[in-house]
Order: sequence, then structure tokens, then C-alpha cells
Amino acid sequence: MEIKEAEKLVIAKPVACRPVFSNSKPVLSGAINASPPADFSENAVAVIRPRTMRFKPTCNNDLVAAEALGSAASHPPKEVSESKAKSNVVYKPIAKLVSKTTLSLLANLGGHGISPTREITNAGAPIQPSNRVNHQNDPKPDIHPDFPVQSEKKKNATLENSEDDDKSLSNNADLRPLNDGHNWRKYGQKQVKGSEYPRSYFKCTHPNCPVKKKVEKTLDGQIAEIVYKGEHNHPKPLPPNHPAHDTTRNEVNNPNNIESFVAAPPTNDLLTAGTCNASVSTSNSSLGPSGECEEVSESLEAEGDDLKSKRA
DNA sequence: CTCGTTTGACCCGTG
DNA sequence: ACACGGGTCAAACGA
Ligand SMILES: [Zn+2]
Repeated sequence: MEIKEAEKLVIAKPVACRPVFSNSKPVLSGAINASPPADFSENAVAVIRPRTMRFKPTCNNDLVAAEALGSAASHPPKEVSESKAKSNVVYKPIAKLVSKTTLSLLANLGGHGISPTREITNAGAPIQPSNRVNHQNDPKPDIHPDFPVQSEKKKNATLENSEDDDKSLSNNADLRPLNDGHNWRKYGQKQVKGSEYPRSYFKCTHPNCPVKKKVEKTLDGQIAEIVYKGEHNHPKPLPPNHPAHDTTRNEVNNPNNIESFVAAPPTNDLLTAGTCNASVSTSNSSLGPSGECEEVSESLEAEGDDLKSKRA
């Protein structure tokens, strides 16, 4: 079992930009290397199958909600083999015990109480009971071998805060999974057995970006679990707003700062909020959806690459 | 029109 | 070989 995981990682690692899909389609498909990513797997199949049809004009939410409720109610609170979760949970903000309040608190604490320590950076550190971190994919791409693994992980493990103001509460489980500066498109949702909450599958909207993300949200709209898969190949889609300040650069330039970054939590608003505040300045405890944090992380990413280039 | 979400069916690995 | 379950696809919709 674990071997598989390893395999997966290995496969995903080298590419970083080629959605080879470690699954197995490509192999059977017939070595479609030259072909674009996962698009032609269908070719092999070439089966005409009438898929999903939508009839219900409304009450979708109701249905979903009802289902979720039913499931939740039906399922006893047994957290069985959760620990064994093969996937890598990137962030487990609240699971179900904490709620927005806690989030707020965390946000407030910012870089004081939590940021530098609880980071999930390495699995070694005992994350808080509510937070879980896992990375499903490659901790280290071939791209920047120089860079510390931590940074990579963090990069991948981008934490996400719940950025949910009111909408999250209103909407039960959807909206943007979390604004980490990237655009995600939801391509599926399922109710998994282990979890009482529905799991949503997101994909990076970038053309060549193979990054995927699994998000489990509680009925309250709180994030119960986040799993990242793969890493972005693009700098950052974030268009308007923060034009990336030199500050970031400087910081990155300084090894010390780099360390800070590494030690700092992933590009999470919540956790990073602290770091961001500390680094940039104390603006607002509640960083917007697209706060400087992302930039920092992004910068870090880019910088990391750059750095490595320079260093070399 | 374009982009993203919703959602049932399908694919495939595992037991 | 069958059943179960997680993950993905793609049509229908909506903004
Ligand atoms: Zn991406």
C-alpha cells in the first residue's frame, strides 16, 4: 500500500508540469507522451455514453443539504481510520470542533501563537488536533533542488483559511475552496465514507497546471480537510490588486528572511496572516481573500526558483 | 459567449 | 468474479 503512495509521489514529482496522472490511464492509452495531458484518455475509450443529465431546475441545494444532513446524522461520529488517511491533508482547520470563532482567534493571533510553530511544515511536528497537514504529491520537484524541502512542502501545502465571511455560512459547501491566489474549478463532489462531510474536488484552472485539490467542508461551511496534489507551474494568476512589492523580494533575498518564510506557514491566509502581518505590516487581522500572503508565497515560489538560479 | 458550478454516471483500484 | 468506494468526466445550468 505504501508503495503505491511512493510510486505516486515519484511519478508526480519529476514532472511538475506534465499531468501524467499517475493513475494508469496513460499507460494503457498507449504512451501518449507527446499528446497533451489527460485529454485523450478518452480516445482510448471512445465509448458513447450518455452521461449526466440535469432535470431538476432548482432545489439542488436542498437536496444536497438534505443529503448531507442525512448522512451526517446517520453516520455516527466515528473517526475511524482517519489517521491512516493516505492522502495528505494540507490543512485541517477546524474539523468540527472549532468554528469561525476559533478561526478568528487564530487569525488574530496571527504570527504569534501559531504561525511559526504549528506549521505543518514537517510532518514531524505535532500539528494541532484540529489541523492536519499532508501533502499528496511531490515534496520536491526537480525544478528547485536547491531550495529547502520545507519551502517546497509549504508551497504545496498551502494552507488555506476559511476566508469565509458570511457566504460560507450561507452556502454550505461550495464557493471557492479557499483563495490561495489560484483559480480552482470544481470538477466533482462525493460523499466519502470516512468523512461525514462531502468532499469536493478542485482543479487548477490553468491550462497546464496539474494541481488538484480535495476539500472537505463541514455543514457549517468550515473546512474540515484539504488535500493538495501536485504543484503549480505558473507564477500566479492573481491579476489585479497587489503588484508584488519589492519588500518581498528583499526578504527573499535575505537568507534570514527566507528562513522565516520556510518556517512560516504555507500560503495560508489564516496562518500566513500572522507571517504576513509580521513581515509586511499589520494591516488587518483578517486578510482579504487575496492578501499579501499569497503574494509572498508566490514570490517565494518564484523567488525560490530565481534564487536557485542565481545561486547556482 | 465564456467560465465556473452542479451532479449523476463512469472508471478503476482494492478487498 | 463481484462489490465497494474513491476519483474523474462531462452535460446541463447559472452568472
Ligand atoms: Zn495552478
